[in-house]
Amino acid sequence: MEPGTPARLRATPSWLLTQTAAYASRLVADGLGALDARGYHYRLLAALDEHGPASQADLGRCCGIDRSDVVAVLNELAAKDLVRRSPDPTDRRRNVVTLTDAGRRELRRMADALDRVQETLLAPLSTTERDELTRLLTTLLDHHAGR
Amino acid sequence: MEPGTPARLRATPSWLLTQTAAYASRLVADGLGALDARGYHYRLLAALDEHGPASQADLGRCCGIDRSDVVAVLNELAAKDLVRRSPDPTDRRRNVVTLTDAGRRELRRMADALDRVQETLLAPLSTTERDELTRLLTTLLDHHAGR
DNA sequence: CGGATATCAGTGTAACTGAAATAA
DNA sequence: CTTATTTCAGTTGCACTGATATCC
Repeated sequence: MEPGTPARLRATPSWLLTQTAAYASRLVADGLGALDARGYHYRLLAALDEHGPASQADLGRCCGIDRSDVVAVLNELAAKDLVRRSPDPTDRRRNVVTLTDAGRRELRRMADALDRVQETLLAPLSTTERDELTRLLTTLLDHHAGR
Repeated sequence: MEPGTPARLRATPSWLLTQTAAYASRLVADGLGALDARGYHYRLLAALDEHGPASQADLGRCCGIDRSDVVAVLNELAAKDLVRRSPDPTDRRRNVVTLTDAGRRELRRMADALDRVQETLLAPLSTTERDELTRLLTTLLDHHAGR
């Protein structure tokens, strides 16, 4: 009468990954939603802060965001004056996207919110386990992204 | 000039989780897509095979699928005669969902496809590492689902 | 009545596809 | 001519919300 998740699902790594990722996404959405932002916004702001001004195509590639979605999210960020879009004088196809001071401040708020999310997400794991999980996932990601 | 993922993203577990889950989902979609199925179809068939006939509400609860999506996916499964829906004589609100022989055969094909997916997904990890990853993800999942 | 069931219609995020205009 | 960039329009899978009719 009581449900109980099928054992073959609980033993399937791809299922465990997508399920835990679903919880992680919900926590991230909650944390960033309070700042009226989503994961895409944080990724783009973080890339700009770390690499400096960049074209939209480069931003999309380094953040793993589709070129098409970069456009839409940048529209939203520019509407809030968190980034500025200006034509690249050396290549007139491109826009150079720059982080504003307001964008840097907002990025810091988002980073704080995400730190709290990581803590909630990883609560049941020890420090050693958190490091091990990070290592294993990084190995998987490098293998599949680098190929 | 070359992109490079921002370091703060690569060090964020929630990002690692959602990214690897995205690769896993793509592999699952490819594997099941060849059988004209999706993850939801496999979950429901697996639950029926393991627990026997069940109501739609119970199926949704044990598979982590919303009651609303259960309806749609069951429609598709029933159209292919992989499951049968019949009214529950003891509770006329409910449908009893039963796995057909064709459903059992299709489930086996899906399970084979998913075994190959796990192998592709976990290729860069040793057996010990795969077990450790499974253990850590299970801990996270139990914590957040069981709460 | 309150609570559960099945169903339908719609929303939202993340990821993706195809096509167009423009310029290197 | 081919390639790359930006942009627009649309799609898909998964997760979820709200409302309704029905029934316990």
